[in-house]
Amino acid sequence: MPELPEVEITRLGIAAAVEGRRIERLEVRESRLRWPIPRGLKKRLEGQYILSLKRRGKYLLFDCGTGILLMHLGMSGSLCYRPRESPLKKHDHFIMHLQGDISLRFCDPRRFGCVLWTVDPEQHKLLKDLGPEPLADEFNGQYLYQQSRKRKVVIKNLIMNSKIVVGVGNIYASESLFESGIRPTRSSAKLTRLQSETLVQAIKTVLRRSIKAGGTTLRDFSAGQGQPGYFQQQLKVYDREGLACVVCGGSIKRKLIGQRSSYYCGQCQK
DNA sequence: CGCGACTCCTGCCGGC
DNA sequence: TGCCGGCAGGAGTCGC
Repeated sequence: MPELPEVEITRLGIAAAVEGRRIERLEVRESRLRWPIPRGLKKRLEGQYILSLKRRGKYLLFDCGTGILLMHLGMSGSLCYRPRESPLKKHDHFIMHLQGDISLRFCDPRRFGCVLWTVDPEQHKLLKDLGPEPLADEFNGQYLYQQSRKRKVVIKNLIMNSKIVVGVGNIYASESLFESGIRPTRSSAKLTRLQSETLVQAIKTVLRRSIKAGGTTLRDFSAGQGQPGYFQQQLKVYDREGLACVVCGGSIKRKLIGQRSSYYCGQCQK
């Protein structure tokens, strides 16, 4: 489900509602996520306050003063707040009962997400090697050009590599490459300096536009109190195999790259 | 070190 | 209608 825009929309949707609130009780209904939810979490968190909710790539970071609750939504995860007594969903695995009769619920049918604890996020295994944020100035044409030299992978895999840049998943990789006029199968090493610049700008534009639209809701993504996003209406190639290219009218192609579906226009992208 | 394949899991959809 | 194969927004891990 979630790439950077969806995680950011989730954060924006719940930050104001949870920041400054006390965690009255933790409820772990299913601890078998990508990694087990740590056993000591209840003791660590109950009674603490959520000081802030931040994001790094696709990770959410709840600053609880004594440490950071680290959360990833995986492929099918979502996070929303509800009145305490509102009915649970089948895959609501982790619930933070907050001061003021609010419950923050992590729902994740496929259980590829995670809920972890760290006192030193800078050095945490999952965070320490992450590349720059795509919307930051340090992610620019020169940086991507440098990173693409002597790489054997195709360009789509390069921009989906979180050590190169965080937050670009399968949807936005295809969309950004379409916006740039670059085929997903192009070799990274053959990317020109100009193409690097174009691609970086396209990634920024596409991600910003998606955040503005509330993210992409393909199946069941929702944030905050459950409202869907609308960026899927602006998708130009993703999941549009066989449909007409919005620019040239040609047929959108689908090709597997690294076991993931990739969509492009053979006419517009070279 | 870089790279490709595999893996975890549930749900849904299309074809027969 | 029911069953089955394939596919799904991620990314760590393993073997080469």
